[in-house]
Parts: sequence; C-alpha cells; structure tokens
Amino acid sequence: MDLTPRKKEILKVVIENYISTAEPVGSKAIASQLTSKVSSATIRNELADLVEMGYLEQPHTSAGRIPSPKGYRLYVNELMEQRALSLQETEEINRALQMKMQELDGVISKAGQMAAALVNYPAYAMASGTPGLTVQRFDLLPVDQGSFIAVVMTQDSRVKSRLIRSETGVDADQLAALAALLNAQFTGVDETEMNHRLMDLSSKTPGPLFMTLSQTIEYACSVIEGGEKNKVYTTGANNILKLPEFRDADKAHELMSFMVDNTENLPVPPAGTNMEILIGPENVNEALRDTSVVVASYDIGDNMRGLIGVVGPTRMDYATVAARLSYFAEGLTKMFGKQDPLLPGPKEEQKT
Amino acid sequence: MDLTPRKKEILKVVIENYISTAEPVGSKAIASQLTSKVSSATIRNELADLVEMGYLEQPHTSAGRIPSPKGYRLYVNELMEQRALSLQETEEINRALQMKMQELDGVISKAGQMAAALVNYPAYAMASGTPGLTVQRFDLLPVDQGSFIAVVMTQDSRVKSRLIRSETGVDADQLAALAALLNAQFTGVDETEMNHRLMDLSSKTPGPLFMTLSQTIEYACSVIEGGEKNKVYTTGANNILKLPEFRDADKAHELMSFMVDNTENLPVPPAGTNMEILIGPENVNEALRDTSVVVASYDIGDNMRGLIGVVGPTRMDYATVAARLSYFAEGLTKMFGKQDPLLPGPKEEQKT
DNA sequence: CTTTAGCACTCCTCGCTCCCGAGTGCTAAA
DNA sequence: TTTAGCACTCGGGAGCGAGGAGTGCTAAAG
Repeated sequence: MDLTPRKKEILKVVIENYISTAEPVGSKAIASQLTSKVSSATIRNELADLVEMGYLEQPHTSAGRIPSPKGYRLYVNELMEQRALSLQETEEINRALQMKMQELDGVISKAGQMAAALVNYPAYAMASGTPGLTVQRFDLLPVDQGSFIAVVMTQDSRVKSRLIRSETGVDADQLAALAALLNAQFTGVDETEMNHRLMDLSSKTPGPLFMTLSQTIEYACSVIEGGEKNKVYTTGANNILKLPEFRDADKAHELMSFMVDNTENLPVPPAGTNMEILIGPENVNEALRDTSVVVASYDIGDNMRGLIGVVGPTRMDYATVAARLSYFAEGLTKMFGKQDPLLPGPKEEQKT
Repeated sequence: MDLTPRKKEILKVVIENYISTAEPVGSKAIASQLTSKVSSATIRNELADLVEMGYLEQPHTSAGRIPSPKGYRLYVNELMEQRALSLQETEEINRALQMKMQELDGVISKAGQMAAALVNYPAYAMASGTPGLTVQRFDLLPVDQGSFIAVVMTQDSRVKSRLIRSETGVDADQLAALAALLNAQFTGVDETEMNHRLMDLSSKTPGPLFMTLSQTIEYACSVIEGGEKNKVYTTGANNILKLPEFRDADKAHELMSFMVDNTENLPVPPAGTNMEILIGPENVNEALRDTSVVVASYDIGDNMRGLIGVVGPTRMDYATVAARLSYFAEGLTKMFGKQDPLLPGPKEEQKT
C-alpha cells in the first residue's frame, strides 16, 4: 500500500520543516510550500490520513503535526534527497583531513572530534579491531644490564616500543638470541597461538631467560590486542545543550552520562554497508530510544576498520549529517589507503 | 582587623549550609546550628556586619545570605577543617590507583577521568612537560630498502618509535652511520639545539642522507616536544548538569564549551605548592569567574609533573574535594616514584 | 469522489494579579 | 549587648483570562 505522491510530498515538507524548527507544522504552512496549489483544508485531510497511517503524530488536538519514527524512516529511505555537499563543505572537510596526519594513536579519537565538529552533534569513535592481527617482527635493543627496549612491528606496519626491565638481567648476546627466537617462532601468529608456543617453551628455556621472554610476549600481546582497538571515544557532548529537546538538564544529563559511561554498548556497527541510520526506537539501547544515530565506517589499512557515529535528536538533519559523515569517512579511507598510515608522507618544510 | 570568633562561626555555618543546599541561609536556621545559644535577632545583626564587610551577600532584601567569594576564601584559608578521608574513601582511591598501571600514554587522561569520578565534578588533566627534555639515545632498525624504524628513548626513559620511509632509500650501513651520528651529536640537547645542529650538517651531508636525517630529527622533536605534554584532557563535564546552578542549559553549555575548546588557557598551575584553590573571580578566565577550581599536581618521575584540576560551582565542597584530590595526587606521585613509570612491574600471572 | 470555504472548538502560551511565607531591618525594652 | 516584637519586602506559585494557532467537521462546489 503505497502513499500517493502528494502524501509523500506533504510528509517531506512536514519533516523538513520540523527538522529545522523543532516545532509542530500546521496545514497552512504546508500549503504555502507545496508545488501544487491546494488549500489548507485539503492538506488537513491528508494529514489526518498520514496520522492514521502512523507517519505523523499530534502532540495534542489542536497543534500541528510532527513526524513519527516511522515517518522519519520513510523519509530517510525514500524521500530524502542525496544532499550534495557544497564546495565549501567539501573543502572544509578536506582541510580537516589534511591537518590530522598524525600517528595512528590519536587518529581515532581525532576522527571522533572532527565528526562532532562537522555536524554539531555529539559523536563517538572507535576502531573495530582486526581479530587476527599478528606481529611482523621483533627487535630488542640493549640499554643496560638490567633493561632493554622491545620494539614490536605489527603486520599492518604499526610500530610500538617499550622499555622492559628484566630482573634477572640480560646481556647483549642473550638478547640477540631472544630476538632471533621471537622472530622465528612468534611472528605471524595470533595471540592465543603466541601464548601456546610460549607454554611449549617454558620447559625448554632456562628460567631467567624465560621470564624475560614472557615479559616481551606479554607486551607484544598487549600491542596486537590493541590499545586503540576496543576503546570508544566520545566527544562533542556539549553540542546537545544547544538543542531545544535537551534544554531540560535531566534529559541532557541522561544522554551524556550514557554516552560517556556506557561506551561499550554504544550502538550498532553497520552490517555490510558502510553507513547506517538508526531512528529513535530502532535503537536497541534504552537510553537512545528518542535519539537517532548515524554511523559510518572507514577502512584503516587492509584489516581494520574505524567507526564514527553521530548521536542527535530524532529531528536530526539526516540529509546533511549523512552526506558529511559519509564524505568524511570516505576521506579517511582514502587517507589510510593512499599510503602507510604511520607515515606523514613527504614533507618539505622543516619547521621548529 | 579580625573577625570575632562568633562571626567566624556564623560564616562557617552559612557556607556549609549553602554548600549542601545551594539555597540562601536564614538567621533562624543559623541560630539552631550554633554552639552558643543566641537568638536569631543577634544573628541578624552579625549577618548585617558580615555583609558590610563583604563576606556574605544578599540576593535580595528579604532572602537569606549566601557566601561571597571573599567569604569562601576566608573559609578555605582558615575555617575549613582538614577533612579526614574515611577509610572507605581512601580504599576506593587506592583501588582506583591500582587499576591504572598502564603505559604513560593513557595515564594522564585516566587520571583526569578518575579525578572527575572521585569528586563528581568535571575535571581536566595535563602533564606540564619538562621544558628541556632531551633524547637519550637513538636506534634505527632497517626494515627494507625504503624504510626503517626509528626508536627514540628520552632522558626520562620513555621510548617511542615509528616507521619512517625514506624516499631515497637507505641501506644498513648508511643507517648504522646515521645512528652513530645521531647518538653522537643529537643526544642530550634540546629541541632548538637539535635543529641548530641539523642546519650545520646540511651542507656537510649528502642530500639524500640529509633528508632521512632530518625526517628522523623531526620525529625526535615531536617526541620530546611531547605528545602528551601540552595536551589537556577534559572529562566528566556531564557532572555539572546535576548541579542546580547549571540547570540553565545555556550556562552549562558555556562552561562545557569552554572546557573542551579552550583547553589551552585552562587555569592555573599551582605555584610552588602542590595544591591550589581558586574561587570565582580569582580565576583569570572570564568563563570561569563564577566557578571555582581546585588543582593539584603530582610528580611523574623526576622531571615532569602532572596536573589535575576540578571545576565546580563556587559553592563547591572544598573540604572534600581538596582532601580527595590531594590524597589522589599523592597516590599518583607515589605510584610514579616507586618504580619506572613505564614498567608495569613484576607481574607473576600470565594471562592471555 | 475530491476539493474548498467556513466556522466552532480545543488547547497551549503568555501575561496579569494576588496571596503566602520566609526573612529582613528597625525599634524599644531587658 | 542581647532580645522580642513588628512592619515591610520580595520571590514564587496559583489562578484566571485573553489571544492565537491549528484542528475537525460540514456543506457546497467542481
């Protein structure tokens, strides 16, 4: 049972008005914005239908109409025009992307910050890590009798290092042997396998050396298991205070607390696609059931993907948010794909 | 000109009542809480004096009194009792400290988060870096023809590394020479000096090699100039929404935006001491002039110190906040002093 | 059958007044 | 110096009414 074209147009007008004003839309206002010239009475009839069908709601008898989640859903699926970004917008985003060629460490949280700034809603960011990341190579650099530096380079060319102090003490020869052992047996395998092999070695290796070995492995595990991996960054929460639907401090507080505390079950990576919109009650999370979430993903190198999500009122400007976010995510993918993510690339100027 | 003991007691009662209720305190309520039994009329006379002297204020003629910044100041300096933390509180803090033995990278922001959680106010955290941090040693590990790993160990034993791609290509011998050069000439000197020496070498070094050299130096500079150093982390901003003085969304928004955007001129490291309280207009920042800030510092190793600050209404529970924050800061100092900050210490259990 | 004009009705919003009570300042007596 | 008494002030909340936006319905017109 499809809606008539006119009903669709009316629905669209209602939604777009409501998005920009946050106030119920009346029949007269609609009439003036419609392409075909019809009277407000006609519109009223149509509106009554739309309410009955569940696309619109009425706060009270004699107010205008506001969209229901079902209405928004239809809008997002069918009515919303692919909003083309203005040149200015794309440039702004590109510029922002330029600025952030930094180490991977900060990149995910930065992406979140940028997303928030881009759309003026709170945003969250995370990297959904690769399950099977492995170590590509180990280096152990002697520092002094008691300590050395462990350098771990992962499959995807990230490099991490740390000073490790061995209580038993190690000399350069032992370190070299250890490094050889590590590179021979502990590269290219995942975390559980590493621990496996470590166990196997426990009997064959002299105690003190084994201690040092396991310290190193432990560190390597922590690296590949990924500092960044499961962390969720939330930013821009202050943005919601500007919105009329969150003028109530309690409501604002509820959402904010949820976003910062409950980082784990923040919603919903996209399925196979790289962009998803969740409207109001479509969110599984209780606390988000009268907000909407737009989430986009981007690729980090070959086997990792990042997620940026934007949280806003159901009355969110889906067209703009979706357009900006997806452009941004594409930009990030390109940025990571173009070259090694850890390399700032050729930089001529030598400042400071 | 000192206040009479009774005036002080009255002031104290007013402040403590106001701190816990956020409502003007009347003469009658005061009378009932005073040790000596006097009538409310007497109190009223005293209150009038205190207002005239500037320790109290009257929102309007027929309301109770609220403390002025000057009043809070006196309270903090003289009247406030050193609040002893309950066993429960110290345990809670200790437990929190246990949990966070992680790499330095995250420690500062974590400290901020914990501080916020500890006092239920927004908090900020930063490491006021050592001005003259230097590189202690360089290592360059060849990866392949075009790239190598630069490992930089700073004076304070932090280790950072990154993959560097040299467009010109370098072989192992060149790398070794480069490393020797770096360790000979670029260790123990600060950033400007490093750039200085780099300049000097620019003519004496073959072009391609120089490119690589300067890439490495650039990275080293970025390390010692400190990823963490000047970053300010803000957390717990949502806490202010629970406070009656920030029920107004605009006010809350103003403060929040200030705290996240304007991270640079967040207020006021303590001078020589390791704890400072800034009340209302004592803050230089416009946006903070009707909030108070309690800031404490802790030592990170020998030549670096961390800062944690708490932002709240002037009606802040100074006694509790100060007590918890200073205990927490002491705990951090101890934690960092006990052993090398980068070392999680002997850990027997070998999990995952 | 659809569209339109007309009209009574609903219900929110805003401004107004009025009352209440908490708390004060002042005066005069103890 | 303290206290009791009392008139006064002022903010907050309840109650009321006008205004207005928007509706639903009906009946006539296309």
